[in-house]
Order: sequence, then C-alpha cells, then structure tokens
Amino acid sequence: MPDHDSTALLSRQTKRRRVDIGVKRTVGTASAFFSKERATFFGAMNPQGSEQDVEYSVVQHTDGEKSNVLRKLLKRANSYEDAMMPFPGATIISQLLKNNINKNGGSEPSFQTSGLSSTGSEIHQEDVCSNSSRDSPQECLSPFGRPNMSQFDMDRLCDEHLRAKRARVENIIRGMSHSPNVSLRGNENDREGAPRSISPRESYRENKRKQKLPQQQQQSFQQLVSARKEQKREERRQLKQQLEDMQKQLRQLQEKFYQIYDSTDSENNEDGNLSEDSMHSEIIDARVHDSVGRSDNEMFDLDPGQFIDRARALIRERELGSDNRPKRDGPKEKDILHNSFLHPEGKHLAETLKQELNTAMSQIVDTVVKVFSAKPIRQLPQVFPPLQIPQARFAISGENHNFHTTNQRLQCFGDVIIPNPLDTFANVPMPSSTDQTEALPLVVRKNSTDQSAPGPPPVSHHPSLHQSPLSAAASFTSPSFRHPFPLPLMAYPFQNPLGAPSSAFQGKDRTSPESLDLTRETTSLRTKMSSHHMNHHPCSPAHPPSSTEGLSLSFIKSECGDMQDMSDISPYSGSAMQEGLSPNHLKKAKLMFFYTRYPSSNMLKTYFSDVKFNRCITSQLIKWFSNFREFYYIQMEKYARQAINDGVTSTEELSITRDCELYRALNMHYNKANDFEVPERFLEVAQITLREFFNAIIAGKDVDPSWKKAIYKVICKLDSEVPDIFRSPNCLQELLHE
DNA sequence: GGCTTTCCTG
DNA sequence: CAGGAAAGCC
Repeated sequence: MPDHDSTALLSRQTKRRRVDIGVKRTVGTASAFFSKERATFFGAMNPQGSEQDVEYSVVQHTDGEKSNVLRKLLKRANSYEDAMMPFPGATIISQLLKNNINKNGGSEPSFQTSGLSSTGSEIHQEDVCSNSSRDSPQECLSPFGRPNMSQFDMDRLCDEHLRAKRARVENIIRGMSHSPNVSLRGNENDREGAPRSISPRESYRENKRKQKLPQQQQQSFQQLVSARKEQKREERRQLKQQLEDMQKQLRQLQEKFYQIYDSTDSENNEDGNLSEDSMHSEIIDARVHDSVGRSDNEMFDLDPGQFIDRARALIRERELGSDNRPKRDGPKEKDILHNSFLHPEGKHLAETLKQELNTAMSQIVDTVVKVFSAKPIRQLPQVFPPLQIPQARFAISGENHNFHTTNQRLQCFGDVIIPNPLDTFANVPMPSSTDQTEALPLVVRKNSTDQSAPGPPPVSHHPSLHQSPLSAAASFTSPSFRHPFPLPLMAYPFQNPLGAPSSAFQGKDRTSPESLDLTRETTSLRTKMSSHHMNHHPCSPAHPPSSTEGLSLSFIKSECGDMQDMSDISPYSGSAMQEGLSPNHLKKAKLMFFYTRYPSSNMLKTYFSDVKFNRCITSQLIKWFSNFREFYYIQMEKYARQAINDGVTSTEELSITRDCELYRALNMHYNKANDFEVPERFLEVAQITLREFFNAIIAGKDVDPSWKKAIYKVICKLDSEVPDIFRSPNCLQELLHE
C-alpha cells in the first residue's frame, strides 16, 4: 500500500498543474463595472504620517524625562524591566557588583556584560532570587560552603542575592541619575575604583529591603536554614561585610555624582527653567531620601503623589536643618529659583507644577499600559448609531462608555469601515503586539457616487448618529491632549473624488451597520493591518501615490495635520456602501461556503450588496473562496488518506457526521464561533468529496499530477442555493440570533 | 491580454 | 489569508 500520508509530496507533484478545468464560474459584469470605478480610485497614502511622529515623540519625551514618577509606575508595572530606559548609573553599579562578585568568588557568566543589567535574563534572575532568597537572604550570600548544602545551592543563593542586591542598588542610583551626562561621568569615575565606607544605616536599609522580598519557596529553604543557624551568624557577618563594601562604593559613587552634578549645574545655571528645576529637585529627593536613612521601600511603595510629597518633606528637612551639602555658587538664576523653591509661593508653584507633571505622566503611563496590556476589546462607542446589536453575543464591553478613555479611543480604530476618506486614520488597529494574527481584509474606499446595488438597500441612519470614529476622535483631540500612540494614519487607501470635492464632502453616511458591530463579534476576525499592508496600495496599481490625479496634496496635508481641521472639512460623503471588506464579510463568506464552494462574482455581488465592488474587492472575495476551497480540499485529502491508512476499504465506511473529526476541523475553520448551524447539505457534499478523494487515492489516481481536477469538477456541481438571508448586510446578526 | 484558478509561500 | 507565480480558458 502506498504511503498515503505523503500529502506534501503529492502536493508538490501536482504543482503547477491546473486543476481548475471544469470549475469555471460565470463572470459577471464586474469587469465593466470595475473599469468605471477604477477611474475614481485614489492613490495610496503615506502610512507614516506626521501625526505618528508627533505622537511618538510624546512617548519619547516621556522616556526622556526620566521622571521618578514614570519610573516608579513603570517599575511597578514591570518589575525591573527598565531596559527601555537605559540608565548609565545602573551600569556603574553593575560594574561594581561585578567586581564584588568576582572578588567573592561568585560565578555568574551573565555578569560579564558591563553594560546595562536590565536585560530580560536578569529580570528572570531577579525573580528567581526574589523567590528563593526571601527567608534569610543574608545566608545565601555566604561565600563559604555549607557542609549540608550543595555547592549548587550555595552558588545559586549567592548569585541570586547578589543580583537582588544589585537591582536594589541600581534602583537607588536610578533615583538619582536624572541627568544623563552626569551619570555618564559618574560612570567613568567610578570605574576607576571607588573607595569603600559603610554606614550601619544603609545596612539596616538593605536588610529592611530584603524583608520585602517575595515570600515564596520558603519551605524549601527553611529546612536548610533551621539546620544551620550557627552558620548563619557567620554568614551574616560576611554578608554585612559585603553590604558595607557595596554601600561604601555606593556612597562614593553618590558623592562623585553630586559633585559632578553641582559643577554641571553651576555651569548651566542660566537654564533655570522648570524642567531643570524639577530634575534638580528630584535629584535632591534621591539624595535626601538616601541619606536620611529612610527605607527605600518606604519611598518606592508610595504612590507617585505621595512619593513627591514625601520627598519634598525630606528636602525641606535637609535644606532647613543641615547645610553641609555642597552649595551652589553664584547668586544666579538657579539660586534664585532654588531659593524661591523654599518660599511658600515658590514651593506652591513648584508643587503645583510637579503635581501637574505627575498627573500627566501618570495618565500617559496608564494609557500606555492599558494599550499594551489589554487586548483591543471591541466596544461600541456611543456615537455610533443604535444598531440592533446582539450585545451579549458579541461580547461588547459596555464597561466604559466614556469616550475619553483610552480603550474607547483605541476601539475607534478597530476594523470598522469608515466611508470618509479622512477616516482612513481610524481603520487600523493599534500595532498591538499580541493580536492581529488574522489577515486583514482588503479595504478599498471610494468617494464615488452611490452605487445602486442589488439586494436590500443600505440602512440609513441619522446623520447626527453617524459621526465617524475619526471625527469623534477629533472631538477629543484637543491641543492639550495627545495620543500616546501614533494614530494609524492612512492605513486604508481611499479614493479621491476626482475633481469633485463637493461630492466628497456632501453627503450621506455610508457606514454599514454591519461594519460597526459585527466586526466586534469575535477576536478572530480582527482586522490585520500590518506594515506590509500599510505600505502599499493594494488596489490602485494604476494610481500610484505619486499620481497627481490620485492624491490631493491638500488631502495629504490635512491627513497629516490637525485632526480637528480634518473633521471640519470632511463630513460624511458617499453612499451607505462601504468600500472594503470587513472581518464580518469574511465571516459571512465563510458561512456562505457551507452552501457554495464556487460562487460566481455576480453571485458575490448580490450577496455582498453592502460592499462597493471593484476589481480588488471581487478578487479578494474570490480569493477568499479559493482559500476556503484550498483548506477544504486539503482536509478532504488528508482525511481520505488517513482513512485509507486506518484500513478503510469501502467508501461506505466513510461518512461525515457532526461528531467526526473532519467535520470539526471544517467547522472550526468556517464557523469558528460555532454560532451557525451548518446545513445538512454541506455534510453531504463533504462526504461526497471525501469519498471522491478516497476513491481516487485508492485507485491510485493521485499519481496523476492533476488527479484532483476530476474531484473539483464533481464538487463544483454540488453548490446549493445560498439562503436569501445572506443577501442582507445584516445577515450575520440575523443568522446568529437564531 | 484579461481573467480565473490553483499552487505555493509566508 | 494574502501575494505571487503559473496554468489554462476566452
């Protein structure tokens, strides 16, 4: 018996063998229709709009601020994952710790790197340490072997503790290193070898911090610990020694840091602006909170606002109480500002400003975290028309209908198809790192006149309810607000109303109800807008972006410019037909596949009447069905061969039920949500197909490169009538309601 | 040459 | 699922 599992091999044997003979479909009048429509195609747009740059710069600016607040927020959200924010100070500590470790016989290959320590591997290691060294961290630092402890355990504990300690020390340094140049210089200085002096206060702080380590895996170490209490003391001494060494180095480091900062500050004291003042105060914060002897945890556990307040109080204590800190020289602006900082008005001003900064930073960070952490939940903005949406079925999160929330803003950029060309901004999902595993339906927009398409007329909605997502977005895009993320500019191509701007701006809404709600039905249907798609116009090869007729400069400008302006100049236009295929159309097509495997383009036009057909749309739809068939036949062949290998000898034994594996595979593919009842006829067709494959393989026909052709011929005749309900643009809602 | 389809790849 | 290549029909 031949090996019937060699599907891949056989597939390649049939490569380039046409098997479509006999499965031709009637081609409708689409060609003429398309050629007409093509004349109004608009060129592709630059996907890298200036708006993106602006928004991105905001994020960059946020990083650049290196504000304590932001760092705290980020740190809380992501532990020590500070790789995105390099801190030269961390490098110093890494170097120091590395030396220390080497000196103490520590073995940690990853410490070879003298650069930033905040790598992913170290994050992991940090976690490991936190988990394992919680009981009595000092113990694991002991460089002396324990008789009853394996060398592996000893090394591991030692390394872990050192890493934990280093991370904490780095945190201290980060708190101080707001000025990159200063930090860099400090780095240089400290590489030369820092003197060491230990303060018991810092030892206490270090010990206290260790108590904050996670209390996991305690039991595994408790046994070891309880068995060796005496050794503990010795190890504790050793640990303290090490800590003192480290802290001595740290103090030296800090002193140099301060000196450098002060000198730098006095050199640049003409820049007595707010940001520098703020930075200065933050550095002072770090100094004070470091030297006053408060626990780092105490500070780090505070909320950002409390943190600043506490730091400010410490500053006051220090500045009013002790004056031994190096003073700035020269009665210059900086000093004036500095002094004003001590006066009530100045203090109040600074406080207010800092709180403002703090709040803004928190909002930005919250937004960033939200965007990255939460999958884009489809949410129905209130500006959308009150469609007959099966809310429960589509799992639309109604938790937050505040249009000013991040989620909602982002959801405006979902796969909703917006007719307005300027709304092309709004059609791309955010470049989330998590999702978008599904292909993006090609979406082509056009501002041509209404197309009277067969099928039910599009639903018309009140204009006031039809504010497009973009214009809605513009309503909250005030000069004081900026998106933390680049707006998805020009993700979908749009067609310019050639020479007819009036027609472009008059208008009715073409937003399909289906496009507004059904797209939210399942995350599997999320629109994919990869950079690949964004970088070229898929449907206008005859109208490259450089084409003057295709791309209006004013449009480009407005698209890259103020969104408020855009909302002003671009009311709704065109008909209620959308010019692209949404994920719902894909879902609908998949369901239609249960009835027809070889739909004609005319048929597709009638069943997708809410779509403005053009060559691209037709091709895409046909391609969809081609892909459906491909999957279908692959499954059939696969299961036919499997049956043969399983010893099936008669087609009578081959039947497709709703329980069988093949059916489940197909249903999963075309009806993933399983919310549609697959027609019985499809089971019959599938069974016939399976038996055709089975017989062909049994007969050895698969040696013929085009052996599938005959099967295709058979199957293409088995198409059945697609229910009329599929002609409705809202068919998904109606179907899935049943 | 245009169009459709399959095959293949990513 | 999309893009591209190739095959095959009209």
